[in-house]
Amino acid sequence: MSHAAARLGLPDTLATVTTDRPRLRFAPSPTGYLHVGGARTVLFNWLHARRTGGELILRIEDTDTERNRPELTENILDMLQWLGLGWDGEPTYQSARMNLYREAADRLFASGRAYWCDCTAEASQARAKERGGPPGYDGFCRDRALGPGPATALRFRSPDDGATTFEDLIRGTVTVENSTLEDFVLLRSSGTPTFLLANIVDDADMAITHVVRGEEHVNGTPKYLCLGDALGLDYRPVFAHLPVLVNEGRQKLSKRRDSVSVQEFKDQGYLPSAIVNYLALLGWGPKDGVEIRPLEEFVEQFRLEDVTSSPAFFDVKKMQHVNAEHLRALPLPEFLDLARPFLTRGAEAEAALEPIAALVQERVRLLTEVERMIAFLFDEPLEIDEASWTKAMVKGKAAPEMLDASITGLDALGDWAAETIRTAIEAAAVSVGLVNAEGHAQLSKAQGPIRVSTTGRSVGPPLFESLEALGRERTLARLRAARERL
RNA sequence: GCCCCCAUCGUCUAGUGGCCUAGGACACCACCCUCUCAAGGUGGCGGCACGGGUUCGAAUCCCGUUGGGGGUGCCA
Repeated sequence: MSHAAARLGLPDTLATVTTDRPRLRFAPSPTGYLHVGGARTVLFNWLHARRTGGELILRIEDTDTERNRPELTENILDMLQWLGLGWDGEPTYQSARMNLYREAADRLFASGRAYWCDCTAEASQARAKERGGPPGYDGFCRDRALGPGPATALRFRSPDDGATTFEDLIRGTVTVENSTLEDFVLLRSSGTPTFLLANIVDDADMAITHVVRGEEHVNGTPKYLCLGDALGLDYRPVFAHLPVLVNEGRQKLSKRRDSVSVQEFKDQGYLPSAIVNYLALLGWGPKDGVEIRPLEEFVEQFRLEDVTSSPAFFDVKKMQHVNAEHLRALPLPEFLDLARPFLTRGAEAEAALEPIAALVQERVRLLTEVERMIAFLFDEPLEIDEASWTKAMVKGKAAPEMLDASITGLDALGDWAAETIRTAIEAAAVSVGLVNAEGHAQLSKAQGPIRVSTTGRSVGPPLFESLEALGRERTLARLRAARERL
């Protein structure tokens, strides 16, 4: 199996059967942690590559040496791996290919398609404001015949007439008048290339067949294409511009405002499979309507051309639901393994979790919720939730009697097991008159005071199993302590 | 301002001219189940932005309006 095939986990036959298989790329820039928007972009690239037997290349766009934070590249790579969205071959770093972009820039200058400009951003903004026209660069230096220098940037001489059209798998045909394209910067005064230049040079050089990226790039596409033409590149990839992900204010998700880094969700106890599952549902949906499913099935069903074209709200509530579903579907040992890193008390918490793990598993939405659910089993003074206490002890019926009767009954128990505990508590309930019409114990009422006394809360895993795990000594001690407090 | 894109329940979506008195999921509400909470079950709430066309017939096609978003950086 080829190295590339191994990274994507593709069978060799699939990886080599066609000579002209699709080549896609994910091109993050290390200016921030990997966030859910980026993760969704990789996912759609990845799904299309996997389904079509294509390749997915990872390209780190680190040409802006000023803003670049190399340590973030590690996070991006880690998170991609953690999500299970691998790439083919070694990642490419644009910082290692600067010569390629400079050569392209030189060619553009030599052919008259680019010119040097010494306007500062402030100056061109001031001019725009003064003339009251549209913001943006006005072509001030177009014919000044400036040469390179410490404060000059190379700009592209955008075509003045004609129109640029491209086909988008998601949006159909998009046409833009070339006259609306401003003369954008190719080379910064520092000599480093900008996004558009590096982008087209690399996509063509790497023979990328499908450019799948966020909607925010739609407007840049005509510039990218004009640049390619000016470079004499006979290159036209297929485009697919994914709808942006938005927050509750319907604004594009931003790392600043919204806390949406993949790392953060990982730390909160989301499963990678759940994140990926949820993300696949944003801007796209399986034809059969089955939303909760493994990645492999998304590979089979996913079609780029079926992606929606309107922005999608990133709904944490729904992602939590998806996570809960994935958590419950886990084999118990696996659930324990995954929960372990979230247990801040180490061995003690592990020991506490073990006997009631299955009961906890079906009750948590996030792995971070596990510890709180078993906190009553820790060897330390019980923290009692006041609202729960009031509800069960003050407003609840016959709390003192119920506690007394349970203490007596449980103290006399031979076998300390969930079933015998249940029997004892039922008997206690009957003895204090907490019975239904048939004369059976009314456990829904009777369990309240006991639950709050022993676990500190009114909600939690089933009581009898919890008490079995708590043990006779601690159960009785807590029951007595609660009785005294009444 | 200019350019581009978008428009089905609160949210994510199904729907590609008749199968739609618009289907599913999340959220919410009620009931059932039940030792609490979850889970599960049943039901409910709730939508084709508006106006014109085209057509025997439009959520679906066309035009316009309105609304929203994205871009307009020596960020990507």
